[in-house]
Amino acid sequence: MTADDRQPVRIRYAPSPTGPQHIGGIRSALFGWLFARRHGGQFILRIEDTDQKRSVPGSIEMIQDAFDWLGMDIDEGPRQGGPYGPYIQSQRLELYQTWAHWLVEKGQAYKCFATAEELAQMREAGSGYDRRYRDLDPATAKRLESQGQDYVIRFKMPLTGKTSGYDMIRGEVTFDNEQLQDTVLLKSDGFPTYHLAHIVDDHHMKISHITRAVEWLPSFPLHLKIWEALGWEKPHFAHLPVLLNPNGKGKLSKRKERFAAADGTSVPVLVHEFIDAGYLPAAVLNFLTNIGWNFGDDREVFSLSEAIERFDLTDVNPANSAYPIAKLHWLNGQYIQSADVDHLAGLLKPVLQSAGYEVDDARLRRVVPILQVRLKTLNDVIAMAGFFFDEWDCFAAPPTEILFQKKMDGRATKQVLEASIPLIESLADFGHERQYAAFKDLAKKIGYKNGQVFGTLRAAVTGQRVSPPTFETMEILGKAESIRRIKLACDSLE
RNA sequence: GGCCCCUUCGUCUAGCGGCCUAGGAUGCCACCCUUUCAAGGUGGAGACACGGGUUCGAGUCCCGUAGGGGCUACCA
Repeated sequence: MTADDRQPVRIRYAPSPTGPQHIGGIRSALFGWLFARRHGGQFILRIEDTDQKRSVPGSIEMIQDAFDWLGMDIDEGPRQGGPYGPYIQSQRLELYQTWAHWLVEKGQAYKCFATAEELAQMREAGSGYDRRYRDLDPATAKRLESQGQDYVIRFKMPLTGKTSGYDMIRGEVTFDNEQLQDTVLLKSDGFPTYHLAHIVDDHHMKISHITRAVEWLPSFPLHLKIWEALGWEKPHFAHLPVLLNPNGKGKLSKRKERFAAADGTSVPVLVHEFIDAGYLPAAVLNFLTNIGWNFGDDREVFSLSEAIERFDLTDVNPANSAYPIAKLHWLNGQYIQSADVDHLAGLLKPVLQSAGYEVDDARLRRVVPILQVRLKTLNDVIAMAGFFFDEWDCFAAPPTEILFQKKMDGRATKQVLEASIPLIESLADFGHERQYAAFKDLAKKIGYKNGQVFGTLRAAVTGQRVSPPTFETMEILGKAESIRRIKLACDSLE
């Protein structure tokens, strides 16, 4: 099915403002967003804050910031405004109340005066709400109301028959009406429940396709009946599969923050955690798009705009997926590898700075190319190349366990280092290729393997066993600094 | 418990009755390249949950079983 029968395509992401933006919500939003963009439609952000108890101040900003970081532009919402606002449900209360009472007048819903105690008793009895106020005579209802008795408005669900609806991802889905309860539409505090609010809003905001997580599938028939009772034309529906924990057990959305997987890897779940971990937005988007949907042509790496050209909700895999976090690590490396040097330098700079380094732009620009192929996340730059940005004056000779290479002791190490100094001094051209050739000759001359000589130099000059290529590194450090460090190492061996 | 959804390599997936001796990716292993680590190259192990049908023919359609996920609130 295409959206051609419903123009324009209007999709909304409708989170509750309960805290930082979770990656699971982004995945659902992304599929809707891709669909909207594919069809030249609009993407709307609507805040569903009808549960006051759960609302967390600042959530809206966090949600918007997350979309900004990812580059998923929003056409209408609390920040951007739009012709169908306000886009925050708590500012639309009268609308829901009006329609709830309209349904009561039409006999499609009713006031229920059950107290919390009554409800608790019924719950203990095990069968849920028993519809005891469904057929209350109007006189009694009026009396209770005039006595100031609190009530909710419940939907009159058909007691028999079946309801089926079409889901774009799974096709026809059928339910027995008797399974459904007389769900609350309007709470006693005057706030609507999700069931009423989203329908009223989706209708008034002219939403063409309702895209939402699969946990809404059980209430799909209820919603269909409410749409019918309201007499409104129904949108299309797509119930999106959800992300499961990496081991495939349990919903990922239950994790409220970063956690350690069974193999010890750290698993981010909040958008700001992806930022903190040094992932690139393009990689995260590519990663998410590859779960439950695939680009085709056996391609795993593709841009957002390429995905937009091909995406269709009907192609989404209906099965939930374990969260393949290891793939993000790889994908992020791919994106870093192919990133533009200046762009990457711009991303690396704040990472270095927040780790306490003073960053010289020119030096960073020289370091990035030799780093690019070995970074998986932006944060890897600290361990791999932080030494470039340390105070050089503070550089100290590394301990012997780093300095000594295979089958080498202090004497051998010293021999190599001492031989290196005059060699470096003699090089008019200090480019890494020239160094490579010169040190290869040196190794041969003094009877050591290339790896031993090169490794010794690496350790002496970087203080690390793992680093960017030795000669490229020395080239950037410069002749004088390289020699100074080698001498330092040499002296430490006396 | 009841209802609904789902089920291809460890994981993400391709597959919409014959193109499948099941393809790609990741992860893992080996080898090559090699100044470490990567990257890159080559190769390897690795799956149609099970049982019945339907059909000339089933990973692909149907039923059942098992397993997984979800819903069952005056939460969304």
